Amino acid sequence: MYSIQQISQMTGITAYTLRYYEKIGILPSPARHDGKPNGIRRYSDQDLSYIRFIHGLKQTGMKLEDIASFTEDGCLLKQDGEGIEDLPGTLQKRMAILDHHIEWLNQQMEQLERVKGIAEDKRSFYASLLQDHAEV
Amino acid sequence: MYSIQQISQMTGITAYTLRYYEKIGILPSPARHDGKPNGIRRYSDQDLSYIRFIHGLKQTGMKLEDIASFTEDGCLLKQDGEGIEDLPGTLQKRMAILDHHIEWLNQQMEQLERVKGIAEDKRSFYASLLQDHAEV
DNA sequence: ATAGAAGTTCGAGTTGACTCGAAGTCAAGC
DNA sequence: GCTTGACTTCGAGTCAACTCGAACTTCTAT
Repeated sequence: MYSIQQISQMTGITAYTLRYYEKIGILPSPARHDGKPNGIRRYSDQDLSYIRFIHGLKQTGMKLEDIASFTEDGCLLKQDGEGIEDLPGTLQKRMAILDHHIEWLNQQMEQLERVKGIAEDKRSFYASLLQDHAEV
Repeated sequence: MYSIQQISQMTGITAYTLRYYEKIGILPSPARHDGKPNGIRRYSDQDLSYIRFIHGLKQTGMKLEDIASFTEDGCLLKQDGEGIEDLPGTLQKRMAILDHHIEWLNQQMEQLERVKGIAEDKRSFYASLLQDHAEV
């Protein structure tokens, strides 16, 4: 179990931002200490890996609103393994959302390839000009 | 030569945004009508292709500030072919910036691959659960 | 028991990237 | 000649995504 600061250091997301993500429903509320330091967030390894996944989507340019669709409906993906006594309908719903995200990732990759192609064309154009110059 | 509205339609960027990009130095000022409708922007094909390139970088998640480094220093890349009597130093500078951008594009692609891998793992995990369920 | 560090909530402020409206110019068509 | 419509500049407004400070609690070490 990790504190918010530890999660912050491990993921590179500030504690401010982690609480903000929780507030707007992008991250599920983690377990809290029920003992002495009441109310303090305690993150599990599952929480950590979920946060990393979300962060990955974020860093590849997905909007928070779109990411939110993942966490919605009672934080479906909070735990990946347990509690799968729920109907296959829920599972299919999760998969549909994932498919949507994968589709988006593919489009991003295509876009990236296109732009990279243009950049490389420009680069080789400059390189050839430089070559010509050197030959004079 | 195109009007700002035509450029807007061809690129999907609003006229407001085009002027904004020009204002903050991301796009070079295009030629203007010097005849009657004084001051009206007239974009060339070169302008168009440059705008498309910039727009591509934008859509792949690059910040305007980082894109700006490309246009800086007197709108170096405004015209790709002409006026190359300038020193090879300038050329090398352009290439260095391009290299930087290509490097960034590569990193984005790696990131995208990573996240896609995680998403696909999740997906196949769900798929297998669904399979198990069906077999009961 | 008291100071300090780290956590809590809440609401306000900042930044980046647009987005728009107002006021004005200009050329063309009725 | 007068309206219409696309352009111009400029400054202000909006929205997403943080980012922070204030006021408070609560454990830990002196």
